[in-house]
Amino acid sequence: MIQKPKGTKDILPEESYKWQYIEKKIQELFKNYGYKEIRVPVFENTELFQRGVGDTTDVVQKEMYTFDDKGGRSITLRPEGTAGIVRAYIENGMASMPSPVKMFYNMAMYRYENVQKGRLREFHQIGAEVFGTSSYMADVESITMANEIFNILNIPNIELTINSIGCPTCRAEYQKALKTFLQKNIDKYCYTCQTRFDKNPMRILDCKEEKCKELNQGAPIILDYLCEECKTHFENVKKLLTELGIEYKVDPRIVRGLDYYTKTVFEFISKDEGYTVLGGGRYDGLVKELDGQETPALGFALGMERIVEIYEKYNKENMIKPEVPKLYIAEIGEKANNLATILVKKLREKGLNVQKDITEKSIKAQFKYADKIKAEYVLTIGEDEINNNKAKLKNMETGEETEVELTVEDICGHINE
RNA sequence: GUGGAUGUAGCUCAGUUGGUUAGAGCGCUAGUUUGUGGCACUAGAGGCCGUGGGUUCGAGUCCCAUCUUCCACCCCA
Repeated sequence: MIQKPKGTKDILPEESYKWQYIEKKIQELFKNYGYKEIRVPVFENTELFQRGVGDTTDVVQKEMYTFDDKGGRSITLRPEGTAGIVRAYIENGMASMPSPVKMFYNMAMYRYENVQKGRLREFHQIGAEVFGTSSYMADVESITMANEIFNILNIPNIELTINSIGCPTCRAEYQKALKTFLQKNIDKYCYTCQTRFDKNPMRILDCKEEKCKELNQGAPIILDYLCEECKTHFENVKKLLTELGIEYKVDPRIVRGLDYYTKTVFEFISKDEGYTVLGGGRYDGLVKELDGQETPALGFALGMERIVEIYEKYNKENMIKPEVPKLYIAEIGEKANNLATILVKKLREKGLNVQKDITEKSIKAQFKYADKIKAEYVLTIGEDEINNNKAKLKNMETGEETEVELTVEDICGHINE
C-alpha cells in the first residue's frame, strides 16, 4: 500500500465541512474589513524566500522543500505566504492601486520539519496583508480583525501578546547592547543558547532552562532601545488597542522567526494547546528588499489545522452539522426508476439536495441507506404510484406519511413546509 | 537534526512461557417469505500481524535495521 507522505493529512468528508464553515466565517469577516482574496503559486523561485524570509532563518536554512526543475531552475514550495504575495504585489504593479491595498489568502504551506502536535509538513494558513500604510492605525485594525476571528468562532483562552522589535536602526543598536550583556556569561548558558548567540540572540531571552533564565536577569530589553519614531508608533498602537477594549500583554521576548518583521509584532497563543495559532507583524522593509518601491506593510497568518482543533474543542455542543439530503426517492421497478431519475434531476435543478439509489439496492436497503445518510424525507415510487400519480412521502424523523402528487411543485411544497 | 513511545481487519482493540487454518466489538454487504429505516437475529466480505533481514524444527510473539504515527527539544502558524 502506498501511504501519504510523512507530515501530510487527508481532510476527509466528515471533517471538511468544518473547514468550509471556518473558512467561510473568516473570509466574511475579512471581506467586511475590505480584504480581497489573492492566490499565488504553490512554488516560487527559491531566491524569493532566501531574500524575503531571510537566509539565516531556520525556515530557509533547514525547512524548505527545494528542488531543481527539469529546466535547471531552483524551485521551492512556499513555506509561508507573505513573500509570494509581496512578489505578486510588486510584479503586478499593485503599488499603483489606491492605498491601502488589502489582500487575504487561504493556502497550503510546506515545511520540512519533524511532526508533532499542531505541526505538519503540509499545513494551511489563512492570512491577511495590508500594503501602503505606515500608520499605527493599520496595526491596530489588523490586530482587531485577528482578534475578532476568535470571537466569531467562539474560541476562548486565547492570549494576545504584542511587542515592537523596532526598525533596522534601533534593532542594530539593541542587538549590540544585548550581545555585550550576554557575552559576559555566554559560556554558562545551555548549549542551544550558545548556538543562538550569533544567529538569533533575542531568542536566548525566551529560553526555558532555569540557569539561562537566571543569567537573563537584567538583560536589556528591546523596548528601551526603540528610536523616537518606533517608540511613538508602539505607544499609539497600545493606546488605541486599550481604547478598543482589546486585551493584550506586552511580551518583549516575542521575536518571530522570519527576518522581515519590523516594529509591531504580535501572536495569539492558545493557553490550552500551548502553541501560537496566529502570528504576524509589520514588515516595512520587505517590499523594497524584494526590489519594489519602499512600501510599508503588515500582515498575519493563522494555522488552519490549529484553529480547527481548538474550534472543535469548544464547539462540541453547538457543532455545526454537515449538510444532509432533504429528500431520498426510493423506487421499485424500471418505470419507477426512470421517473425517480427525472424527478431527482428536476429537484436538484431547484437547488435541493435530493438522492436516489444508483446501486440497484432493494427497496428495504434503499430505506436503510436513506436512514444512514440522514435524509429528512423519503418518497416511495412504484407501479401503483405512477398509475395514480400519487406517492407516500415519509418524514424520517417522525415516521409520519403524507400523500403527495408526483410533481416537482407538490413535492417541493411538502418538503419545504 | 536530537530524544522517547508506537504499529494486528475501515475503526477501537484481544492474541496466553514462540506451537496447527489470527480473533472480538463497531462499521460495511446481504438476508430474516414476496413494496418501508432506526431494534433484534443470521450469514458474508475484509488481515503477507508496518516493511526487510535474522534466530528457531516452528515467529503476530524474540533480535537487528528501516519506515509510519504520536510526543518533546529546536523552530514556527
